[in-house]
Amino acid sequence: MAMMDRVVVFFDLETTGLDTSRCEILQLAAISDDRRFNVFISPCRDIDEGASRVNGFTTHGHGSDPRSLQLHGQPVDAVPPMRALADFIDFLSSFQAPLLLAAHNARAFDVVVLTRNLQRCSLMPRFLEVSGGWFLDTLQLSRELWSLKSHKLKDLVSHFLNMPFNAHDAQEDVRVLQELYMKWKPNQAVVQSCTFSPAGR
DNA sequence: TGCCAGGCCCTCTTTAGGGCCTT
Repeated sequence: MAMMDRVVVFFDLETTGLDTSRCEILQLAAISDDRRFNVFISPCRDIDEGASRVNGFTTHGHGSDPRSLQLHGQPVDAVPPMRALADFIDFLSSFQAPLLLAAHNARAFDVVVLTRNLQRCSLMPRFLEVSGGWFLDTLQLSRELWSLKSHKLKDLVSHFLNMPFNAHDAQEDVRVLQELYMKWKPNQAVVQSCTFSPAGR
């Protein structure tokens, strides 16, 4: 599987918390070159206090009804998970090329949450058909490439890039992740070693 | 009721524990 021939799509999730077996997606952003995707999602559960603190999302509503979503106190246009994930799949299908989906800590967090939420919406088959289901973990990649004390996205940005950065805004996170990748110029072997497929799980 | 993550990596390791990283 030649990963270097693939179009790399960087993506990031903001969620209701860190528990990958329960959390819901609040924001899904992606970027590949100049092509961008972003969507906000109405969750059906409360946002953990710690998550609200770092990502700025709050909800209004209760019970099992979808909540209205606010970002830093301002209402955002949020859609149901099914609609958001279907739109993401449409975005991916527009590339009409083999893809490699990259995220920071993808293996332990983003891919686990994304695939669980896709499965819940019965969208996993279509997602795999469109995306190919290959993922790159940029946290693992950073650890393979560089000997650094911290491989947090925020610290990588301040170490490698001289650009302003709003951590925990998914659109900002994917933008800097792409910038880091372009700066690093990783070779095929190391990219391959940090690539995985959760299909069949 | 009360609880509340978990995969990966490192090492004072493998009969384990702790820190990193994601929200």
